[in-house]
Amino acid sequence: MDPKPPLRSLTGIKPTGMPHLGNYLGMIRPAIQLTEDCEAFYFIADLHALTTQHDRQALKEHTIQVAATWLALGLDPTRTLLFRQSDVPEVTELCWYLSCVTPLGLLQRAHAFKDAVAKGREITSGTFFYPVLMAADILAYDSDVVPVGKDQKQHVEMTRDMAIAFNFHFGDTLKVPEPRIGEEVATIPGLDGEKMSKSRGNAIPLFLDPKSLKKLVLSIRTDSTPLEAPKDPESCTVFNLFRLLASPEATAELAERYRLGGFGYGHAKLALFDLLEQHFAEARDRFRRHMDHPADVEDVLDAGGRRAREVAVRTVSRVRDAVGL
RNA sequence: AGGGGCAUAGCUCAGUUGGCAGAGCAGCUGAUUCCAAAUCAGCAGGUCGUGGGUUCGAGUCCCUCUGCCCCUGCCA
Repeated sequence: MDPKPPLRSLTGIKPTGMPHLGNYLGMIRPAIQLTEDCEAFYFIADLHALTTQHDRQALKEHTIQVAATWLALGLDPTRTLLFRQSDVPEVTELCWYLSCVTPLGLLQRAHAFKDAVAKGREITSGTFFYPVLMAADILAYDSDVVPVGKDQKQHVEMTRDMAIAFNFHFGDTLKVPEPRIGEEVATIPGLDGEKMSKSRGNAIPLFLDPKSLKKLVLSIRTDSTPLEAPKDPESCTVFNLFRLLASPEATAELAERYRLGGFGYGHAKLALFDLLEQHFAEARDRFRRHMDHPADVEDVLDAGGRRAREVAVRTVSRVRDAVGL
């Protein structure tokens, strides 16, 4: 056994409502996997959500839904901290200290900001400051690694810039984190074959009731190859979703049926539906139980928040001392 | 900084002299299909950017604020 303490990894999860299959395969499953050998801090980024979410009821509901989802999918809150970003006010304090060593130009170069400007979106100061708050999240917990998709890599690099700038001005105080870019997960196709995303409206939500789920799976777009004809599995969305969850054996078997012909897309869809049920039915029951007892979920978040805050308080007191407060 | 234009359904836009808020596309339901698509039938969809004012009555007229676009100026 390695005597070194486990690395601390940190991830923020935006509370955008019930997560979908693409979220699960792309982020949730690998993140839960990571808790096996890392000390994981996973927070629900409610402060970040506030840049776009101005519906208080929706924010509350989404927060509980996201927490319930992670718990249902196997996150163990006794060994992984699951908490609300907003339960650690030290983060916003640290955000200020960081902003005072962050050049304006650094924020102006942020991809997300430039993209919003280019698209003519209404943009608030909070959106502009997003990367500083994110840096504060990462640095407040002395995170070692930050598992992110490549779209988030720039934010982690900005965090490093801010930490290095702070350390230059005030002495070695903040731990400079490493981005850990997850190995390229194949893009998850949605109902229409395009990349699955909530905004495209082509997502398959996790924990949908069986009847709705079946209907949704049957609506996956397929070509008009007739029932009898052989079909190419590689170009079929149904097959590509199936293989992401199925064993290699089951995948090979399904591919074979495609190539033989006489096997329709409708049949393939039912196979995918069965696979989804097999995979998520139990988690769905757990999710439902959590949603029926939101107070218990709140307790988990509260407890996680207290433990996370202890860490952040120590960091911020170190930072206050460093800047001369 | 000054002048002008724009803001209406998820999207693109109509909306007459101030008089019951509309269309196309997207969406949803059904028929059809192994399933989907296409087609057909049906349904739903709105703080008319914000806040005030005039009026019996405001999407429409007046003022405020916010955001976007254009022109001019200023700074470099």
